[in-house]
Amino acid sequence: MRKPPTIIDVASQAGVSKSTVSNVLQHKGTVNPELRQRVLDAMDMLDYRVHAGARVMRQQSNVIGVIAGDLGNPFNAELAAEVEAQSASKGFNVLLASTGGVPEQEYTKVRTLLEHRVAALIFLAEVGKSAIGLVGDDIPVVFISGSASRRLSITVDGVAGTRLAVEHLTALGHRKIGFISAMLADEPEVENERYMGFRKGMANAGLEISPRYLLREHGTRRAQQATYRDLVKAYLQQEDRPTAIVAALDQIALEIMSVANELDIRIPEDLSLVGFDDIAISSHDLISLTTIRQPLDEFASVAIEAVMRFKPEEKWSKTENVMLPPTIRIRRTTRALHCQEAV
Amino acid sequence: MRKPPTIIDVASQAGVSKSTVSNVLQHKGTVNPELRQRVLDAMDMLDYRVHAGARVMRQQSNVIGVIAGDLGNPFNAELAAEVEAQSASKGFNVLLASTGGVPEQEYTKVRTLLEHRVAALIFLAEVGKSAIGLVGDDIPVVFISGSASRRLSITVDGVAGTRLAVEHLTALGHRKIGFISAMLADEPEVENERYMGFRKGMANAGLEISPRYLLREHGTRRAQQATYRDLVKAYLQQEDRPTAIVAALDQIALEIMSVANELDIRIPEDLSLVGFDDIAISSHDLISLTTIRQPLDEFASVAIEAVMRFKPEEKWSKTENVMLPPTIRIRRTTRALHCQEAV
DNA sequence: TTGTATGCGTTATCAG
DNA sequence: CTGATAACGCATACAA
Repeated sequence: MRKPPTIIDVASQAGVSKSTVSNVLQHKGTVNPELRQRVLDAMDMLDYRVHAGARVMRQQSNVIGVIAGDLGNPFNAELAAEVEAQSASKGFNVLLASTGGVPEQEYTKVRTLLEHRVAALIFLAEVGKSAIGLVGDDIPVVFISGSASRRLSITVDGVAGTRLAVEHLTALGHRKIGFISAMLADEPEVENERYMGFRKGMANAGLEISPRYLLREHGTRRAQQATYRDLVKAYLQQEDRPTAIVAALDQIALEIMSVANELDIRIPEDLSLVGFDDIAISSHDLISLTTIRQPLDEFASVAIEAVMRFKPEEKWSKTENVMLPPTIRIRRTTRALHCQEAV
Repeated sequence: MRKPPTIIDVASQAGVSKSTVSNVLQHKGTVNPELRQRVLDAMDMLDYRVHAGARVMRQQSNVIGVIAGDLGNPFNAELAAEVEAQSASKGFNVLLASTGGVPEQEYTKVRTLLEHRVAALIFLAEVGKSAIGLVGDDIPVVFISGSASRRLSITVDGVAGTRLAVEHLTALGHRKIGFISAMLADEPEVENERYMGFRKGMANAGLEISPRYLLREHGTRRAQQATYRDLVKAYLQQEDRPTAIVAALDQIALEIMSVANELDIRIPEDLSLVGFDDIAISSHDLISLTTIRQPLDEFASVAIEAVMRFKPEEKWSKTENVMLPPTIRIRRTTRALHCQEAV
């Protein structure tokens, strides 16, 4: 009695063979209703539970492996939550591995997930580049908000996003608009895309981009907090500073708000600010950041659907990119220019 | 060649029997080093990976099931991240299920985890009460920041926590101190504990508790956002309002800050505020909330250790409560009373 | 030290 | 429609 009951126990309890029990489990319609009920009752009596490990030896798993970076990062956590929820609603379970932001962990985490013979692998955000070599092309692999060649990537249209931001600002009368993307050095493609959108938006509005209004950080490794904050501070302290800033990330925008606060620069009275991501805290009253929303729910649903559509025969290793349109959330960090000056 | 290689493939590739391969896998020291190396090489060549599902049938799983509420809640996400990280460092993987805050989901989620024959179950925060009946006493079950009878619960000492908060405030000269705990109605024990600490702190300081300074919500279901906000607003608008408030939750403190902002009540100039939890955003410059920290890292390490210490023989179903001491994080939402008045 | 036989809980196949 | 039996990949006990 110590060990959990098996279908054999159920079978003998119900007075049928274990095959019949299995057929009931598989929802085969071929079972005599009366027997079926007897089996169901027996299961109930014995507190029977399927042994997922044994099942996976004969069938495909219903577990999806998800690899996330640091879950302390709200964007990652919210994305993971969304994926988990949608997987569950489709009958999948989620085996979640978090690298904690340590790239060296990726290799180990992917390997473990593979050992569990997960039905699919979903990489969240920046994770996955290094370890992708481990996984063959017999299970579907999806990148959400990140990309890899020969795989399906689901991303937001970053170009459209920052262009949206610029359009919003120009519509408010701003002409001196800056762009800050430091902190995104880890993901050069993302940074570049968002910068491109900024340029396009400015060009469309017939505005010039002043190099002094640009704060990008490329190439070298991520700057230390202190240094980074100093960069922002210097940026905000320059004379003739922009009247509005597009930040490439909500977290950057938060940092800018913090520095502005320290420098007694009021937002939005003295400076308008737009972020990118729409993490949960951005909508908090105390922050109320105007930002570009990433459609997390669509990310998740597209990913799950792709996973479900996967046919092992077709091997599927083409580079594919689903790009979803961003939307703008207008809140209280942006204000019309003449109102700014009037204040 | 379509299907992943097994130990048999490895064995024939290395020219040994599959037992030898198994022994290598089990790190048995009884294998000839030279053969061992051959086996290792063969595994490498074939890209061999252990089949976790097959292994579970003969050994205990190395997967820990974690059930969390809404991962959009930063406290839950941070806790989950911590548990994941520490599990990984001890060689466990985490199968994460999230109820999304929907109690009805608990039953399903627990069941699924049990089907996977997880080595242990860890419930995070408020989750688990309803579904605990499903799980027997053959695997260890731990509640982190929540509790259940006949189980191990790991919590912070809430009484000590709010008392710490009161002591901090009285040391700053505050005498009119309020307590707000609405929003915690879901977890009456937690609410009650924190209120008790508040009372003790006040009593120790020889201060009276004015009923007008209390905003608790018990019994009925959680109030709607609007109503709740209105309550806080009314509270803050009363004449002779407290000079300091202890909030039972960082999220409540954030709401209070938001309302105060709307009412032009400055924090900390006009009002000091202490939270509870120390969620990540609380340390952000723009918030900088003085708060009581919950030791998430210790929660996780105690939980994992308990899981590892578990011996199936002893069945272990005693009610046990590990209570960890809270610490106070003093930031910028609290200020000495005379400074307040001076401003 | 290595090889062989057997069991784990389930599903798939095929005979009745 | 049901039941007997053979996989599945791995671990273990025991024999060589």
